[in-house]
Amino acid sequence: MLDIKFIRENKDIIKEGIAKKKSTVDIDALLELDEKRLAVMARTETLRGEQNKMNTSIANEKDVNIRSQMINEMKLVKDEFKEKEQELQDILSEWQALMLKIPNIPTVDTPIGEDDSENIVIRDWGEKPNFDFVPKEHFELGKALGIIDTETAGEVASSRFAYLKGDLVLLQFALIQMCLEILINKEKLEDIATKAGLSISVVNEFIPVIPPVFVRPLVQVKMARYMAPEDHYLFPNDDLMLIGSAEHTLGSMHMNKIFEESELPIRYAGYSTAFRREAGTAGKDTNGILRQHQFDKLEMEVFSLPENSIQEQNFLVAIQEHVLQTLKLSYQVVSVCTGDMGFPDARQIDINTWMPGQNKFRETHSSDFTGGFQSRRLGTRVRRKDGRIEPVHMNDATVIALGRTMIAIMENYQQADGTIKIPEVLKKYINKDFIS
RNA sequence: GGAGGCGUGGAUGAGUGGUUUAAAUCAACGGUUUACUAAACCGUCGAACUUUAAUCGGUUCCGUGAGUUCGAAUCUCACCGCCUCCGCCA
Repeated sequence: MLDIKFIRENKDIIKEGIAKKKSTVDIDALLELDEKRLAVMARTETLRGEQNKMNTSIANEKDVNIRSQMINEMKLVKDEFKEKEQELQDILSEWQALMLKIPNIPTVDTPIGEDDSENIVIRDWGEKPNFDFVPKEHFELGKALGIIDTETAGEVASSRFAYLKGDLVLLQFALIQMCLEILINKEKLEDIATKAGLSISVVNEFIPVIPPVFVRPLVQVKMARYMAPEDHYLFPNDDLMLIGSAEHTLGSMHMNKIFEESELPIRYAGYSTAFRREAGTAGKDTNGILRQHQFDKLEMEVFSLPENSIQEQNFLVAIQEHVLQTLKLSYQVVSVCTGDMGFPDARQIDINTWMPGQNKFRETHSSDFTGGFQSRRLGTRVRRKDGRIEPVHMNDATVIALGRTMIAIMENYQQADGTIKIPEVLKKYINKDFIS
């Protein structure tokens, strides 16, 4: 949600931003409604004020006749008050519905474009491996090695589920452990920031969190992540839904909380399973584990001061790159264009990792800078040193999406005989050289 | 699942229909004193919306929502959360 005062004062910028995000909220209608809101609110408050004054007089009046006459008079005021209050409520619910529909406005450095074809690669890293054989896709490798079974999962659950087995499971836990060790290591983090040329003054390390995988729909609305019911697994009997990312229950951890300036930044590393219905992607990426209803992911969530938040996003991207570099996986960093970015995002950067089996870069990481957009809805604020209170800025970003990163490892590290070499850095967690 | 209890500002906690405009204490912040720290003393000290150049002011908020009333932190109902006991359980 944006600040209504900001919308009032920057009408044209907002309109432009909304158009770039391919949204169609009528800002003029909203502003007209807002004027009505203020007028009715003023009248309601005046009536309430009259009532409050009279209440004291009634309380102090000893004469029973005068007193009952006063009460009768106030009955009339009460009637008008109720009427105005109802009117205000109707306006407010319409007003709020409109406010929630306005997407976040892209930053000036966000490329303008219609869809993912206009995203811009801002840098790349690493060498694509050379094979003297035709590299296979992960699902072929996985099936042959007996470490991915989508057929049984299809029968037991449904499509887009899988049994991960054997060494692939060891690989997943190794990756989690490797990443957590980076995120809780202050020196390592400082090192990453320095190498990326970032002046992150105080590096608070990440606090590991295992968050709930269920969330109230109401909270999900505040996170600006509940756009359409068909996108989510809903449990109406319990008024709950499954999260699509640890972001949803990490970002909402501090609803209605005011931080002191000195407490920030606060950084979390949340590990959870993510659940996606994948409505509308029928027929897309149906093989293997690239696009699943259920996958595990380590996610970063950072609450920071507004003036540091862009830098903070750059830091998160630097961490993502560090993880991929450690695994020696080739990738490109992509600045996501206005038409392709998420609803609450002001700036989105994705990382696509090389998948030789598919002969393509595929998205493995995403980082969302949402500024004060989510925090304004959530009521997560900061009290500045001068006493001013404002929404904190929020960033969320993937550390590692296990499924997709394991695909990249399988395909990049595959051997002619169909076995998979274990990356050097993971050997201390998995006591072998090959998955075979 | 059964029984009971409780939700008041950053924390503790008073308040059971009208001088409550939410007491008091602690914490926090500013100052005086001090070589420094502490103590003591003085002062400030919730949030949202609105008005204003800014102050002043106005309205709302006592878990959330609805209701009763001229008037609700206080009464009624529903919901949410927490705690205790019993049952079940990784």
